[in-house]
Amino acid sequence: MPRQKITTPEIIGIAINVFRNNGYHGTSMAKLAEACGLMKGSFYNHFSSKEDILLVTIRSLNDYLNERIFKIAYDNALKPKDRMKKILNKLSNVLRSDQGGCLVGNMTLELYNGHNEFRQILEKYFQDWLNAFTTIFAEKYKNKRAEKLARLSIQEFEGAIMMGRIFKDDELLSETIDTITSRL
Amino acid sequence: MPRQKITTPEIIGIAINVFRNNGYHGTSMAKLAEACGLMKGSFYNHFSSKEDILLVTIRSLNDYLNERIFKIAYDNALKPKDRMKKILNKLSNVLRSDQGGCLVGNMTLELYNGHNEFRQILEKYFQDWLNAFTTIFAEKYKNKRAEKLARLSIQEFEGAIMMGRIFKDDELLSETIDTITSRL
DNA sequence: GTCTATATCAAGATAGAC
DNA sequence: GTCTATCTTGATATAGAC
Repeated sequence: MPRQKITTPEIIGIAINVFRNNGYHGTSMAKLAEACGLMKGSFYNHFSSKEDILLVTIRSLNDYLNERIFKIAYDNALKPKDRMKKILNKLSNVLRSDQGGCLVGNMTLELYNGHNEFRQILEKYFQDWLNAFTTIFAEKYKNKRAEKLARLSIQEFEGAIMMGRIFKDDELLSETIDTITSRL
Repeated sequence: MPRQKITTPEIIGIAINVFRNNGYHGTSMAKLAEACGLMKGSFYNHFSSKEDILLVTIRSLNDYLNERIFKIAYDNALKPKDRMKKILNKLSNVLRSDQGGCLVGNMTLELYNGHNEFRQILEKYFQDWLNAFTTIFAEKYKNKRAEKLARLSIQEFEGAIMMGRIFKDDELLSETIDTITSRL
């Protein structure tokens, strides 16, 4: 019996990048397998289907962001502005358009009419993000206003990734980070 | 010989909606054909390939926006704020997320690694949009600042469409229109 | 757990009748 | 210009050996 070449969590880490660079339909099992150094048949020992891979991958990304990044929004040891700055810088490392951008943003546009299970996890992702930003803005603004600024800031961030992709320019993201933090 | 069921421009009008609702890979020739009331084989009398359909469709949308909407940015008879308001309202009618959102935004994320001809027309689309907004903002702000605000406003608009799609809420777009016009 | 087949199906595209 | 029928390819997924 051959030894294990790659673990499931390692596959997930690679799959995130393949999916966000090529889209869901643009990613074939063969392409995924090649990126992992496996034959495509071997994949079904780790996942039940291609759809399953994407779901597990998005959930994993959602968990990562919550535990490593959005969590900072609730850290009272830091000033609101510093919390926001820290979050945005970490996000820009993870979601830079030269790395394929935001997997969830991409999937939102590609799989809008797709499976319900997708919508559910995509919506949760944005909701967690909104909650984090709203919490920070709420320290300086009234609730309604804080919610509005949180929404607007995420729109700007996702828009920056999209336009950065077109113009091959990640400077946009830096500009947007300044714009958002200047509100605090 | 059977009479013509549908003209090429009519097909393009339908294809815009099919593509932006289902994405490029999610749109099959069969789906396109059904939406047009044709058999999929009949399509090759109007276009040479599926890729060709998307290219023609995006070019057609680009022309439409330039002639009918972005043109308003250069109408000196109107005040800058009114020009912007008019453009944004027209754009929101055309790009509402409940209609599938912005075809070009969707394609940008799905076809990033794709054919070069795509990138070219997608980039032109955003450039025309940027030029229009920059022209308007330049009447109140210095050049650099006007460019920056134009970029930011488009980011916000595309982001609003994306989030509106997730939360099934086009109220976001109205809010964003207010945010953008308030800068003038 | 990974591999080499292979089954199955859907997609883009073409040919030729009308 | 549209149709029916068909070709060809590439994709997801499965079966069984190692």
